[in-house]
Amino acid sequence: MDIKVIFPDNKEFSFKEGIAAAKALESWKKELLASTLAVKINNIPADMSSQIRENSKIDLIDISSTEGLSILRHSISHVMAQAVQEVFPGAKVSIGPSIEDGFYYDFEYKDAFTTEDFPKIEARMKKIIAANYPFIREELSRVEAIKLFEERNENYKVELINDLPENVKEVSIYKQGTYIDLCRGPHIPSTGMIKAFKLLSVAGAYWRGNENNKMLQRIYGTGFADENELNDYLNLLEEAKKRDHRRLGRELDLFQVNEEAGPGLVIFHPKGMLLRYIIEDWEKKEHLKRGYDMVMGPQILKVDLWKKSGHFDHYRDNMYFTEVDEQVYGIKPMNCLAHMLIYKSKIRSYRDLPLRYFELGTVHRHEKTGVLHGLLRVRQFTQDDAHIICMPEQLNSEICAIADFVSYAMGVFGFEYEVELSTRPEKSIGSDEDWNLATTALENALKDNNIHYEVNEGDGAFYGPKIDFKLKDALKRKWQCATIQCDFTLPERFDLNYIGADGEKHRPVMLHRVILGAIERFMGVLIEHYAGAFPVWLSPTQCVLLTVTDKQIPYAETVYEKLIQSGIRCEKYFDNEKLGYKIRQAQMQKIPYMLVIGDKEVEARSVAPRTRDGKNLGTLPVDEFIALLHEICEKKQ
RNA sequence: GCCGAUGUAGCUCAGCCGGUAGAGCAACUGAUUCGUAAUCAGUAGGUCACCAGUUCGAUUCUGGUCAUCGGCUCCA
Repeated sequence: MDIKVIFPDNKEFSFKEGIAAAKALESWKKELLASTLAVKINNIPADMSSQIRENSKIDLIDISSTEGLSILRHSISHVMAQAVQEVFPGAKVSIGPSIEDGFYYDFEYKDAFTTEDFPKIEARMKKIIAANYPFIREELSRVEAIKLFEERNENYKVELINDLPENVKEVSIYKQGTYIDLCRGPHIPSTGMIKAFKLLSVAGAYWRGNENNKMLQRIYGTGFADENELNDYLNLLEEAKKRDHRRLGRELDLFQVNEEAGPGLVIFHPKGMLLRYIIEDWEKKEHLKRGYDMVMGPQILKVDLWKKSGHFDHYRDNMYFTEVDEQVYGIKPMNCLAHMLIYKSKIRSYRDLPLRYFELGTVHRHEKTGVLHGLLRVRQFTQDDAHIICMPEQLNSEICAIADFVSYAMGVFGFEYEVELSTRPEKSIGSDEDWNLATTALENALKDNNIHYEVNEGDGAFYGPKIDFKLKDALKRKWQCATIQCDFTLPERFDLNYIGADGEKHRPVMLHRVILGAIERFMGVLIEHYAGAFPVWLSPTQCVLLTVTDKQIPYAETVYEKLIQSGIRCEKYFDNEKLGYKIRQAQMQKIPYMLVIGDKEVEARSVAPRTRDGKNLGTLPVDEFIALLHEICEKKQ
């Protein structure tokens, strides 16, 4: 029987049923054969060798698409697995997908792999590529597949097959050379189509992501269309290292994390603290504009209160405790308790709600040693925390306002972010009605604000659903910053209530939210976002005065006074160095404006500003420069 | 917490098979008074992360601890 095949230009061909995609393509545009990695048959990705069994629309996948790149990388991971097994006999394979920017494969092997093994593995991979083995797909019944992988001693593959849903009767395997892998595919036609790859790092990874399972060895690598693109990517990684906030924190003298003081504890230097102050100052004003009340709770609270809130039962391992006058106190890991007590300090009417308590609250959490990371994961941090206590019917508008606040705040810094809505987990408390109400409220807020989001099924907190906003660092690692969480537990546990219009007591709902998240973490991603070159309004030093010679110092001092008095953050580079040297210093400190003062400027009672990107603004009277800077700051540039 | 790697001057890094350490930049001092990314010269700076062990002798070898880095798990 013949079938119809439609190609991307809508040209239609007739073929015998079962024709290979590659063969069909040959009839259409033979010259594309060499560059096509895979096809989509009726929108389903498939191998070039796959048979077309019905009337179909065919699309081509080549290296220029993310899909093509991902197929290529997945194929490279198979080649790597083959190479690893050949170089290290007895290594067992588990899973090896393509990921953003590359791929990995997890192995079990008696010895530890190190980066020193990479040249050996890479050399073997090159041989496999040179041999140009075709990737051959086969379909086996579950029983056959299990038998095959048992014979090959691949117990991880056997486990994967066993855990497939009942209704899956057949699995596919891919062979290249002597290597066989359980795999859904598709793959590129043959190993020879791999042009550029590199192994990058090795790390431990729990089998199936569960820390109770055995730890396997994961080798990360990447692959590209050609060597140039690979080199571009490797250069990008080098550039990313220069944006690392830990490096910039030292170079720009912002902060330190000192071994003597303790891991995960940040010490802010003057410039880092100034940056922090500017952010916090801005944020406080933004909160006041939005109807928040500023409050502040104590750093330690009696342990009984933590028992009442549930933290002692659910969060104890992450808490620090201390003893004062034979009383045990918990050092706060969250700010909510004091806010509960503020609410309870008097009888509340429905007319009082919503109440929005805002606190730049410093918390301590005992984070596991292996997770600490510069400013991004620390043990003491300050949240721009708020608890909003409202009536259930106010939930929607409150969440909307918060989502809007987050969008606004991220816009001010020019951040792009990813949003996740996390729904009810298996282990949770509360009624279905409450959960539905809260989840719908969160979802509506996202829709009303036109925020694109992914649903993270079952990943909510045990007490309520949440929206998480994630920012990326220089290496594209995601960090949770803003979050909005609904909480039915605390109002219950603290017996919060308000008097309704009906004169009866009612239970309010609580929202827990942060906008920037943790100030430390936010500053970390902020530093990497701007690569240390902060916009003028944030820059700890906005301008620097550079004298050409010692002669101009007296005049420069008067300029300095004037700038400082007008609220501009300014430094003096008056030391006995050449102008070029001072410019270089200011440039490396990423100071937005360098104000050159030579004889001409003294004469004209002016300054000669040079921007950090090398533009020369000519000669400006000091007042004009001050006005210019204030204008720029006003626009948050 | 787990896996792996790393830890030498403020920073970046040398230092072979065990004989107690160097470079560049930064710092300091002096000279130079200079117009848009590095002036010259000199000086100082290290319990080689820490603690044990082996050894006549350990920065080097062994073990442990701590910290950092890359991941995993967890999280703002």
